[in-house]
Amino acid sequence: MSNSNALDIGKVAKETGLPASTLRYYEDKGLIKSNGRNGLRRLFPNNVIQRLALISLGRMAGLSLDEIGTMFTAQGPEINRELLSNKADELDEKIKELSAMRDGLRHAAACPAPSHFECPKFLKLLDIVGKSKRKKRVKSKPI
Amino acid sequence: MSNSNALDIGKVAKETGLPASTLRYYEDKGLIKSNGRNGLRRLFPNNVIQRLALISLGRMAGLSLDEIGTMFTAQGPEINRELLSNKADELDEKIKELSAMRDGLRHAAACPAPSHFECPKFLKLLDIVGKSKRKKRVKSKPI
DNA sequence: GTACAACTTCAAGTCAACTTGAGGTCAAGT
DNA sequence: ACTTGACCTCAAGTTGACTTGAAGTTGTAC
Repeated sequence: MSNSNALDIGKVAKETGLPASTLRYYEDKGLIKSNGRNGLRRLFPNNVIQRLALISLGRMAGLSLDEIGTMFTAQGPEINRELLSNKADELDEKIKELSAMRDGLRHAAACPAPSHFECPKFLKLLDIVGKSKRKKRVKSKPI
Repeated sequence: MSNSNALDIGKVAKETGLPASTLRYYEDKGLIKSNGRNGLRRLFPNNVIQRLALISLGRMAGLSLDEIGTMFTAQGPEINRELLSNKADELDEKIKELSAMRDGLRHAAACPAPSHFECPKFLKLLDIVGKSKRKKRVKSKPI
């Protein structure tokens, strides 16, 4: 049997749910590293699974691949605690926004006013949206 | 003075914070309508401001411009209550995910373990991320 | 009456994170 | 030996929501 500490790309793909193309892309970007080759086939160390989970975590937290890359510096997959903390704060912000948004939608869906434009609550929500829009552009980021 | 029920694109831009290019783009897509022209300059009805706020609301709730477009059907800016309700549910989901994520990040940032890979809590978080990754691809959507 | 800032159109460019396609290699099972 | 399917590379395409640029027009303040 082959080295148990070496996964081919198909295994990794099955294990993580990520398509092989994505894994190659991540390797290109330097987010993961293969261990060597069997012929021309990549061999990944076992811990690539964990690392990919970490990448997923970062993506879900709204980090770009580049930001995630900076977390993986020279001495291995060491994590920048400040970056993490900042991201947690940002998430808190976003959660608050989304909660307000959800409440607004919920209300709008239930509101008996014939047109939402006759409903003061809805108008107030729109007003809030308008204001936050004016504060800063919302550059869409992945979730 | 010109008709008080007619804003030129610059006014709308200033009022909403959206660049003129975006407003033209939205008109192209049929999300807003101009009232007519003054020469070749668009004139927008006053209520375009409200409509743009509504569009912003939709965007923030994660709707695509096309989805928002379907909310504005024939008889005016009438709102699809079911769509709204569904989106509210989706937001609830997302809020839960983000909360878990935030807690994870917060913990990771504070955790005294030398490497996060030695911290059981962190490993469990990664595991959760891995599982949710396996459930469904995360196609990034705007926020 | 003229300068010019603000508008116009339309096509093309941008961004991130991938995906797809063409054309090729190769290990393993039958 | 040979088929086959999983792998390879590299360039180009995709998506959505805009932005930018070039080239032209015009309302308005002076």
